[in-house]
Amino acid sequence: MKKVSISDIARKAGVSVSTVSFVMNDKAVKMRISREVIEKVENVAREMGYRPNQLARGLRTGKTKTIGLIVENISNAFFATLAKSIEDEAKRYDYKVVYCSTDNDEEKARDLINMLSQRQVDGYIITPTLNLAEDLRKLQAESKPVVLIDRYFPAHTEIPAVLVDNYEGVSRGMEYLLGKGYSRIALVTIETEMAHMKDRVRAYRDALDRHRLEVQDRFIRIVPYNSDHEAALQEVTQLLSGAGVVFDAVFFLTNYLGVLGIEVIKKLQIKVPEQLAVLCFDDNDIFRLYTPSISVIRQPIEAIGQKAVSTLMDRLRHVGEDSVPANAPVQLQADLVKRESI
Amino acid sequence: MKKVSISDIARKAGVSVSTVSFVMNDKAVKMRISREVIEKVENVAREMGYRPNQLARGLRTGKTKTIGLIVENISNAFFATLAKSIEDEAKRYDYKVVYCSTDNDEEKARDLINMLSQRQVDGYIITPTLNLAEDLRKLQAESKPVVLIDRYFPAHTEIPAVLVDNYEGVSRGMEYLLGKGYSRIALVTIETEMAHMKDRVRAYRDALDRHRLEVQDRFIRIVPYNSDHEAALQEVTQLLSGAGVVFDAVFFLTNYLGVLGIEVIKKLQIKVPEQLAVLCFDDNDIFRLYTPSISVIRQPIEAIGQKAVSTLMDRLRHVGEDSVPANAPVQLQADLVKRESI
DNA sequence: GGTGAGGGCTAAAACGATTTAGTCGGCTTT
DNA sequence: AAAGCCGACTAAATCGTTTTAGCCCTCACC
Repeated sequence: MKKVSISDIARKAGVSVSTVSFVMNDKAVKMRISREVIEKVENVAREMGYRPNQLARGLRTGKTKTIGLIVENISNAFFATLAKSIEDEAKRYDYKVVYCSTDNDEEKARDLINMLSQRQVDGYIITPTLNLAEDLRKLQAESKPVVLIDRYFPAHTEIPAVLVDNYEGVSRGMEYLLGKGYSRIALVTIETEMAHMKDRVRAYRDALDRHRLEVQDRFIRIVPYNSDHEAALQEVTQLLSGAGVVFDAVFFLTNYLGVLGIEVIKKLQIKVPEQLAVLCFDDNDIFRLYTPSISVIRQPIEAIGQKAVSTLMDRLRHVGEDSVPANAPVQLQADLVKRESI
Repeated sequence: MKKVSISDIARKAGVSVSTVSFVMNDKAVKMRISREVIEKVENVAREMGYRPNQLARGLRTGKTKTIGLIVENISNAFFATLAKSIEDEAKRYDYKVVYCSTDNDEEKARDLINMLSQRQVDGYIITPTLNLAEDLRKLQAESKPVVLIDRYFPAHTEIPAVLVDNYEGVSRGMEYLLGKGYSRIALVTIETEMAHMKDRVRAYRDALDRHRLEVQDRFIRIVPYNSDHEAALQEVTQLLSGAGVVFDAVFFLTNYLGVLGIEVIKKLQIKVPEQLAVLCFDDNDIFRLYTPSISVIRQPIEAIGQKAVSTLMDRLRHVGEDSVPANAPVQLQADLVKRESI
């Protein structure tokens, strides 16, 4: 049983391929095909189980109705949820999404863009790595719209971005901790030059400044980027051995670091929140279910996904019109979810 | 800046498109293209930043080097990990995977198969829904190989499947519980006719039989398939209110049910393992980090992914040769991971 | 000097659709 | 009755590749 093509239908229905094409694309009326022929063709197509070949269609029209989604790691809960929301939203526009993970590897990211470009996706939604801006500019120059998510390039406002308001989110968290009387607040972050993380750290420092508290380097732990699970655990363990004596609260700046933190807290048997108040940026099932449950700054993941898709669709609609307007990244507000850990 | 095609290169290098094609596909030597022409073409291609259009290539060759992966829900940790392992493994064969979630909706599954078929994927790896066998047979009849994962159709051995040995895994878990002296063991499962779950339940019953223990219906909770989070919580809550008095151990038959169980255990403040021993089929980060940590029967996810891909590649290699040999599903052994909950 | 055998390349068909520019016969219109 | 128009279709080009069949040249050989 072979695939049936438009010309198989044409032959069987005794009409030309053009006619079949018009009927299949609802252009029959515009092309003044008669009622009877339309029905004839539709019937034959149904009988034969015709399904248009999207490769051929894409080749001819130059549009594949597909968007490429590149995230850091699809098996991370945050990105998985984001991906799902993007997929669902895209479907509402009748677009399909194909996703890939960079594992935060610059070279891999470039390869993926390449691969997606070869497969002729119409546009991209990307969690960029540090030095990707130039490649993304090239994409845009080829009339392939790009929307960044989760991260952005402050120096490249011609690439639209949708993300949480990191500065505001961390500020809110800090005010909450400070308001509860904690003044010796440790910070666990990840080593990166990317702006979104810098914003989070800046918010931490500014909050302490506002309250006339000194920023102490020994309170800050920067986990190196490529450290494996063991090494990262080690880092956090070192910091947290000072819990309760050197500092009285800890703020984890990412989901992943928070989970790591829990693992260490469990191992060191630190009492939360008596010895140590805990707050984490970004939610996770574990935080909700852990005892004590962990308070978090929650990103509006669904909203980010939806806004990213609608922004991309917008660009897709105006593709070809040259002047791409520069605009500041869209920054959505985070929620503070209060639980038992503080 | 427009895309550059093979004929742009041909023009610039002063040769024919065929020649360029041969060079780009390493067929230059076989086609006796001279050293100089090869170099010339390669240089021009590099300079112009040529990337083959995979749509055109796929249209011509009938192969897209793409495999379609359909899982139940990509944002579930089990499937996310499985998907990642399949993607990584596929890359080793130089294949790309595009994934989709059925949300366990039969109709959606059919739509997805349709969509992937229109996009001309070369083969499929699928977590099937109950009545999908017929559709899958049709795919195979179109020479599109299919490999099932996680689930299988006992009545259709012509569709290869790769999954954990469910019966053996649950048996092992039951022997462990029984060996520790627990005899009143509750079971939480999900309502489904699918064979893999039936195998798990059968293993539970057989184990009790072997130990001359009566299977009691009030010990078994079947969560309806389409219940939302609240309703499911309700079900489990009802069962677990008997914990410690009516029964002394509980075996959750899926990842998702186990997480639900933890939520209820936390709410009801059940002491684990003093009041209730807990075991779950299938691991999850939460089980490792929860206090007390939860013992599990762990599926060899990586191995399942790898075996599924290699099985598919095998079929792909022999596509066209009619007689598809029937063979029993490949069933991989699960591990018992002992933690604090029993 | 005609024949055959490579060597080095190209022409053109094909994949399955979309889309532009007709064709053709009958009916109005003047 | 010639010209134009309209309704209902179709022919053929096109998208970017791959691949088969061949073309033309040079050289060896008898």
